[in-house]
Amino acid sequence: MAKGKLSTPNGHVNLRMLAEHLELSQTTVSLVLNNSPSAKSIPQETRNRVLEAAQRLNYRPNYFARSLRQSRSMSVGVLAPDLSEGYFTRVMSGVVQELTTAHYFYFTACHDWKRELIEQYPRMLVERAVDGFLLLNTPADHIAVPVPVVAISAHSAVENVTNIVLDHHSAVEQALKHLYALGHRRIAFMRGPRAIPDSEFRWEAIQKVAKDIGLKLDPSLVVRIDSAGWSMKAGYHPMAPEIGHKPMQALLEKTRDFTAVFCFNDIAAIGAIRALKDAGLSVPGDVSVVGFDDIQSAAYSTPSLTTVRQPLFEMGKRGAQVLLERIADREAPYPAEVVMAPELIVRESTGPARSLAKG
Amino acid sequence: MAKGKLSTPNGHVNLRMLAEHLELSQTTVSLVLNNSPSAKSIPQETRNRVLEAAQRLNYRPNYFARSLRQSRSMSVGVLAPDLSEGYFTRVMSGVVQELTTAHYFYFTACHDWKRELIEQYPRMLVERAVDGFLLLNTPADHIAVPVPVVAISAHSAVENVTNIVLDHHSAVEQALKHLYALGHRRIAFMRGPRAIPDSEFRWEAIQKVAKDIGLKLDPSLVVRIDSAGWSMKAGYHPMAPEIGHKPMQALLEKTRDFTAVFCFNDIAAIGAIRALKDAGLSVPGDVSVVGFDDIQSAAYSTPSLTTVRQPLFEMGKRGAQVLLERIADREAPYPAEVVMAPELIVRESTGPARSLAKG
DNA sequence: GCTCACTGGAAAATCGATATATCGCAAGGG
DNA sequence: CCCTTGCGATATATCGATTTTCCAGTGAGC
Repeated sequence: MAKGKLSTPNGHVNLRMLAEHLELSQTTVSLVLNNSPSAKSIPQETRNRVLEAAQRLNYRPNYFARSLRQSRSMSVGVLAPDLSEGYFTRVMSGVVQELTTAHYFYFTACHDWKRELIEQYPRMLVERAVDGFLLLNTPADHIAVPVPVVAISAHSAVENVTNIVLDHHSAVEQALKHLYALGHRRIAFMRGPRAIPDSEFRWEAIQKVAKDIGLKLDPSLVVRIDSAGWSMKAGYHPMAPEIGHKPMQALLEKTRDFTAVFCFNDIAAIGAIRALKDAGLSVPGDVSVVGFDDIQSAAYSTPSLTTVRQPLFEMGKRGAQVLLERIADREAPYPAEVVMAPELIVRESTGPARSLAKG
Repeated sequence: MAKGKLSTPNGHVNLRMLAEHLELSQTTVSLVLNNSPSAKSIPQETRNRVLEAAQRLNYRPNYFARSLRQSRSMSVGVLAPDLSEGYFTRVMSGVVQELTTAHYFYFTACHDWKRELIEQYPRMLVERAVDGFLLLNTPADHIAVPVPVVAISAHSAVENVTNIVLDHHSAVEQALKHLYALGHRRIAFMRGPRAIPDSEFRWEAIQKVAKDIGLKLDPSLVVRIDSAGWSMKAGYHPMAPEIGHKPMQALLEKTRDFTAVFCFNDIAAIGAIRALKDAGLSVPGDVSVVGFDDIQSAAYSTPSLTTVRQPLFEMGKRGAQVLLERIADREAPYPAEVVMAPELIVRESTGPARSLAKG
């Protein structure tokens, strides 16, 4: 029997103690436990002794010591605007699935659209030695970090960043063709807040698709969600549908000369429906409404919402996959963009266009 | 000028390089940078030189080296069933506020009510050397870890665990007195799933309060939310309100001899309202409905929901506070329980009791 | 007889910071 | 004259793993 005690004051067994107990060197024990290639020459019997003792003494390698040596933390930073259920939660369930199988954990940081936080958090997480970053719905432009970055729904053509994006053209095409086929010609649009990367991108797709299918865009039928309203955390704020209610109200004060509205997201769409009802209009009788995202409430609001489903789970999963690959081989080439396919979910909020009095 | 280069292959400046550049020892530099008490004797001029150089060379202490030495990670593990917006998000916004000011980050782990994950995650996070645990809505019974634990809404009388709980007696009292005052005498109850710690505790409070105010509990008016339904992630699953819909449907098949129902949470209440409507009953005309939590949708469903608001933000904040205190001084005494006050939010889903035909 | 490769393993360097013990010198107290 | 205290630091040990270098013995090939 060897000399040392079998546990530290903390009750932990470390490599030195394990080695002393086995009367082997730390090197040997380490090589065996890591099943290192340079341990070919160690006979099976010794290996078994080591493995058995490690098991029996419940040896756990010290995370810091190991990470210090290997300079990697087995964790990534996730940067998101908030912890909303509509977006964050669903993307993350895909992300977590990938991370977990790779024995990775993640730090979450919510920047709440505050400039200084968007720049500060990455720095803080780099100091914590995260191996990479996952950006959710967050512009990657001013994020300079020495580790791989994957941005989901960011559209930032930035060096070092892989973008996982929705095929907005296809998304918009499905939605507009659906409305067009129902006879809608005068369609209102509720654009997203400026802060959100998707907003501009989606709008460009709308313009392009409209031209392609021969739909005229009337500027007077375009309203925009207020960034201010958005930034008060759509998530927990009880006024959330407000973000769609107000713009729709504003539009209705100017004109009722439209038969459908395409909203930036489902929350806004639910707010818009409320505003339409308040104004005495029926959905979809008078106005059809199309949302975006397919959040949980989309199926359960009244009327249930026709919406473009983003494959958020898959986007998260794919994003994490790419990130892990990039971490594993920092030199290998990697995609700058991965495009995912959306799907139109038709429910009750869209129907045939009513005939419209001119004006 | 000293000899060494000014940055590692990684582009990082470390303590040795900083010391060489300053022609001082690593010890001195470290003492100054940490403003350590045992550095009293270092003159201001030297301090300034060190501070200035650290700033200029953008020195960042290596997280692993520091943590290895101090054996603390400046991060905590958060264990929750899911990332639901109703509960998780709101508690976390309080938690994050506290953690951030203390320069702490957190790992999230969702166990999805799976036994093995509830036991596995704590182990994995202990290996990552988290300094403490925050349990959200998760039983603390089988969690044996060598670090402080704070459980929010767990009611586990377990050594080493501080419980942050709602004052269920007060919550139930407010809800039942409200219904009682409106004339309700035959009140149905929808109990929570067995897995959730709050369920049993709340039910006990209901029994006690009912006796106190002279309300008879009729066992035939008590239904229970199915654990199975719950476990399929109330959060992202589009069938969420189903969890309240089914039990209510079952109840209605047996009897309509009640004028109010008190649901375990708002999601269930929304489902219950849907079931009541489906059965041709009006809310609150025929049946009043009270929820629990005050989630976002509570204010926006139709009719808007009368519900008991849990101060989730404050519970998270307080929980994190206690955890950080316990981490800072592992020996100091700490509370085993902190009780928070609920508030009844009266909205449209409750009204005067209808008179009831016997039977 | 000499190099070569392989076996089975150990010693020592390394990662980068923090903690502890120490040092030479001068002034002050008893 | 001896002992302590303060000053302005420094050398060295330590945290616990991984990684590189080295080594003695042995059998094979030239």
